[in-house]
Amino acid sequence: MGRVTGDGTVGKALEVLDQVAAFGRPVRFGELLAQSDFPKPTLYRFVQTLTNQQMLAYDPERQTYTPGLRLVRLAHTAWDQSTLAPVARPHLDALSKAVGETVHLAQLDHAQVLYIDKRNANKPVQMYSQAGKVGPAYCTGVGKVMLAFLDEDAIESVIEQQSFHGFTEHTLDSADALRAELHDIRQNGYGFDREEHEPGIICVAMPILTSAGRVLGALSVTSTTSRTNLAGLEAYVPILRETADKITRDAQNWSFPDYQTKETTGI
Amino acid sequence: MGRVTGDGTVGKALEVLDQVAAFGRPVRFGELLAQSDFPKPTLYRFVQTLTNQQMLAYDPERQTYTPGLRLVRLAHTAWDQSTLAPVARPHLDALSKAVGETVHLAQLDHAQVLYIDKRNANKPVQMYSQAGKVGPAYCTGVGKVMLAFLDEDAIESVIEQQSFHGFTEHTLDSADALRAELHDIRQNGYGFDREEHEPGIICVAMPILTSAGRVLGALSVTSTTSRTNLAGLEAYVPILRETADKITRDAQNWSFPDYQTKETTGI
DNA sequence: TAAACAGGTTTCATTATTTGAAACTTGGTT
DNA sequence: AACCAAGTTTCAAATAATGAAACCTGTTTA
Repeated sequence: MGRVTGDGTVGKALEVLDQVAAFGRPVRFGELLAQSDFPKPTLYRFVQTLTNQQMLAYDPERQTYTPGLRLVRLAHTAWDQSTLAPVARPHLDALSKAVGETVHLAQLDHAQVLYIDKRNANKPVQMYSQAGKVGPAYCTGVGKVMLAFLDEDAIESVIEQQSFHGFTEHTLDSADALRAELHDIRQNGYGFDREEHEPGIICVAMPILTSAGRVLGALSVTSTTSRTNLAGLEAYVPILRETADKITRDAQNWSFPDYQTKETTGI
Repeated sequence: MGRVTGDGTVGKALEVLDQVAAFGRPVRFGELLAQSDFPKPTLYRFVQTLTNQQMLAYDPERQTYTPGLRLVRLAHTAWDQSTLAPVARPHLDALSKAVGETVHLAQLDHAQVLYIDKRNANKPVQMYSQAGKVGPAYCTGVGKVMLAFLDEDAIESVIEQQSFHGFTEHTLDSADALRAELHDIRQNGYGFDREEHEPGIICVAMPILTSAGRVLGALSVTSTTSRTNLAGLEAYVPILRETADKITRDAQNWSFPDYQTKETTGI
């Protein structure tokens, strides 16, 4: 049978893990089987193995599987070591305080936007539920500004992977429309979300680039059409740029930090 | 060579993943090799495969590996589906608002405490960096109250896995001391952390149990000896109990929620 | 009460993948 | 130029994964 994933057995097992996660709800073995390329016993063993390894959790009551707790543990380390979040945190705090609107930090993951951190000006933040979330690149502020500063080939490759689903009447609906928008963003150095993903929701977004111009991530300030407009958001461009610059600087300097596992203030 | 993990190739690969995560910093191939049971080419291929699969991230600059972004994506789903967090969230918010101190939600993972959610009364929360963190069970409030309500066999099994490292002069330093403490906690229905993990840090903790008495998780209110004392914290017991009860109730009712992937308020 | 059934689990000979000693690169030192 | 450490590739042997078929087990239907 054709190469399903590459990367042998491990790749196949992780494919199953993704499949479970993609359901977005507890899923039964049979449901997985129905949409799996693997024969029953093979899938069965993968699910068993993953459950053993706590990468999946099994609910015997309902006979369903969900992604497991081990992932939460591992992701903590991933978030802390493989993302901009730890470097950006203080700057994000400052930005949030200054603008008083919802603020996001995102990175590009494959052809999608991966939200890494968030500050919600008002309510006690409910962050974790947001960090880790993925969104479309072609119709979010952060997505577009990150795309805009990739190199030609990378842009085309990512564009090919976009679905151009029309979330709202303002959603860019073609590769060409997106290319034009990316061109504008490169000119300006920043971009907007003009209710492209959700009606009433608008944002300004600023890329975070290395000094060599490589894309590290993006920042955005989000608001609603009832509270402000694009011109109002544009006022945040200077502070966004400053914040992005600070993050860039810290990210470069952050070569190898001191390594003692200084258990700061104990969870 | 002895069975290293069980669970075949997948188990071995995940063992490597854990090893990288355990370093807590970017790690070189050679460093992994030095403490690995696997021969060089075997380890090499695992690391390659995991990197391919975005379970590890490779920094070509420094030639180091860290846990990968795919884990952050997967953990988002895990947190949302396999933990108490989504059910507990509103109650945690309310508790936090009422007590004005730092509040934690934790679950038991293996023999460790896994922190699932947190509310920090004062500053804009920096949560994700905490959720996913693991801590010792024998010297934290949440750890002890969860242990206390396991059944005999489970308790002994978990006790065996504790290290009894003396974090402070108050840390319980033996299985017997811990058994006695767990007995008291069962009597009272709740427990304290008496500066056992960190000097100056104290907390009250309340288990979250099913109506049948099975341990689901635990809540705690944390403060410092400079701001209050154990008697002061004890005043929070009623509201903690109420909150735990509400979470229990919601968790039971939360059988199968409605399934439409209602994208609430966009990220 | 039995027969059929759906969903899940196990068997076992076949097949494909993993394994690791050794050899080989590559980039940096002496 | 010779050496060395770290990382990478080769390839035959050893092992683990595979999946058709058979088998459970609890539930519904005749």
